[in-house]
Amino acid sequence: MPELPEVEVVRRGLAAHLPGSTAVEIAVLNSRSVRRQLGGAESFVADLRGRRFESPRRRGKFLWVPLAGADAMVAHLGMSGQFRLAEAGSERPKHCRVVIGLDTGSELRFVDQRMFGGLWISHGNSDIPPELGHIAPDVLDPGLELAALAHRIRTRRSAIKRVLLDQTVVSGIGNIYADEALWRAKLHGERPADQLSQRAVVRLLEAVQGVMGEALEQGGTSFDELYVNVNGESGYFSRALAVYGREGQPCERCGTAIRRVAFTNRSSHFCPACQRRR
DNA sequence: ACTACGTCCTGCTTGC
DNA sequence: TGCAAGCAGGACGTAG
Repeated sequence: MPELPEVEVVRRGLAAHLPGSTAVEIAVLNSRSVRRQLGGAESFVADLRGRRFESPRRRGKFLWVPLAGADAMVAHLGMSGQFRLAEAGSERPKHCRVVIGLDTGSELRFVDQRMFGGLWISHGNSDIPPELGHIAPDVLDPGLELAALAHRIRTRRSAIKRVLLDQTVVSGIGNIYADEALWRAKLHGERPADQLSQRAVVRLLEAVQGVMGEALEQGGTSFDELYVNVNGESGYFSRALAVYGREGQPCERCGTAIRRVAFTNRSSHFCPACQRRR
């Protein structure tokens, strides 16, 4: 669910409250949520207990909180994951999977209905957790070279939308923002990446940056209570979506009905007039 | 190396 | 009303 803007909203929420606090008591309520931890739930608890959190960081849709000294708690929200900060002892939300009691009297809760997300402790002192080495820089990374990335994208023979979703090429983009950016750039997602001009791909990447930047200002996209900030609040960007979830409604540019078609076990939304396959 | 597909989960909505 | 199928924002392993 959460794509880059939503994960960044969560990161900022954690950044405001978490740094400096220490994990004192950890409860793994469902071990599947720590399945990427070698050694399982016991090892997760042992690795985290007594450790102090520093400032949370992010690459694409992955989030990690460095621990004082070394190591980091890495998180991916999957389709339905949330972090919630609340007073210890207050009622826990449904689907609460991991609880991290802090020395401040608050609890950090990892909540995840569908359990595609998860947490683990990454060891070492590198700039980025080694498990995330294959994740490409994301579109809001200040060091991103748009032209070079566009060239790389244009070496792929897959459909451009598939390439946008490939986190080893560029990270942070998911199904919603891929559809929105393709609409802004007036490109059909099925067009092969290697048949697009450099200019078109650069424009597309700028559209991704634009739509994600705007989403971030609105606090991210939420359709329901499945995606919320650490304080439980929803974002407002869903109101600004041009194609995603708007099947049958008129395109804002030309009035043609937005179409939805199957795409790799999910859906693509586009304007059949503005976004031609050619 | 690139590419495409199936799988891991739960719960809500839709249609018969 | 009941029930099954379909759908949901993602990543990874595997096979070709």
